[in-house]
Amino acid sequence: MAPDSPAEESPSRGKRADAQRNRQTVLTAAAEVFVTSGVDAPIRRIAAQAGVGMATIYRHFPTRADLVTAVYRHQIEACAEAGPDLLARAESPLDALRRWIDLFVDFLVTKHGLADALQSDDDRFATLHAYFLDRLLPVCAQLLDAAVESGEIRPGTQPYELMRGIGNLCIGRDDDPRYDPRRLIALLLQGLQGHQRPQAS
Amino acid sequence: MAPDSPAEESPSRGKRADAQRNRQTVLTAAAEVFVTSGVDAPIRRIAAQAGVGMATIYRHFPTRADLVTAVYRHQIEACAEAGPDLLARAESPLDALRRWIDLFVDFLVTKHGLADALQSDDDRFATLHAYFLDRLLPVCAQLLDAAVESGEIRPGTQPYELMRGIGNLCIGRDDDPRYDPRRLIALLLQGLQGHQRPQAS
DNA sequence: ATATTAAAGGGAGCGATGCTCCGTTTCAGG
DNA sequence: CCTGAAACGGAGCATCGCTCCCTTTAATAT
Repeated sequence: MAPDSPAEESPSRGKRADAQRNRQTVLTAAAEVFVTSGVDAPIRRIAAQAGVGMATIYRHFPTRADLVTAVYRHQIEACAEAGPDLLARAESPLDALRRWIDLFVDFLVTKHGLADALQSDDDRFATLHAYFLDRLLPVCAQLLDAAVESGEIRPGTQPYELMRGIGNLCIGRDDDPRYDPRRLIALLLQGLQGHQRPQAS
Repeated sequence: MAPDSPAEESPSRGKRADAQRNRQTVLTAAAEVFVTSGVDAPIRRIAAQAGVGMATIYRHFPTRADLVTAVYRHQIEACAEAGPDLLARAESPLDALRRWIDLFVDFLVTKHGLADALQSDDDRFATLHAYFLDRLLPVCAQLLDAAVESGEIRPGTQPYELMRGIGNLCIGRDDDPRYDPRRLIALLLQGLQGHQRPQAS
């Protein structure tokens, strides 16, 4: 694979040196602030943390979604790539789907407010929603189809609906011991299995 | 039952006439604005719509949650009271639970951003969350227990977790034909039934 | 009816935040 | 070293939440 991806792998390619440096600085600063204050943190704070002006951030990342996307790009990518991997290695397609959802949920719940932002009707997050969908929906669809094909779950569930449902279930304060999204997601998967028994194909 | 409830049925009892009038004015104005702009609508806008100053709203409803609660009080109450009713009239406890959840979901999805606000980590909505829980959690628990008791669903699911899950699934834009929270909730209920067969009676 | 007074009202004002505009600084190539 | 363009920084404007304080008004006493 060539080192220079075609699309938007590294938008700082060919730019001035200080621009590239600042881009990185902002990215790490944002990552730090996101951990403590969530992805809703004021741009001012991130700018201060990075020691740059606000305009610099807006220049590199026109919308908040762009910044969030850039910060978590690697993890999202990893999640996307894990799909086919799991499908190949897991005991069954349903098992693969389960594991993949686990990965996805782990990713979401460890980022304060990320799940909230994903389903927010705030226009600033529209492209974030779109990016997640573009990248992860095909993976989910593949796993879902495989599990349907193997007869482990009932057909008829749309990947978009499943993903958004999972995302929605991860919304909210994560410090409440009374609520664990994983339990409900397990219930959802149980429901997906319907009343089918281990049918011989 | 006496017409004057003890607690907070009508906080304007005994107040000055103009105060009671304004309270009503604000309430209807808020209801209108909520429909068009969601429960996150700027207080300024509601004040303008009502033709009063902002302080008037804040005096009657110290927090946003108080205003939202007051606007939807009747409907929440109706939902709460429908629980025992359904349990008495439905074919089975599970059927009652299903119908009650339908009511709850109908209520949530028709109020723009209400579900969002309920699970928001915004402090302004903390008491809203609390109010819903106080009023509806016991009802949900009763229905859930009855359905467990009748053997229609598996035990072990906590009412809080179920209610919050349902609320979460109702979050987000409601104009997307690809996403219908009801389908996922049906799946969730299917999962609650575990591996028991549909109904042999 | 008028005066009194406490409750209620109204909106300017403060702080926070999103986002932009424009003068200034800095890099990179000649 | 010089110069132009790219990048930078923060002041500035708009919006919103919430409060403070002065004005208005309703209920009551005289």
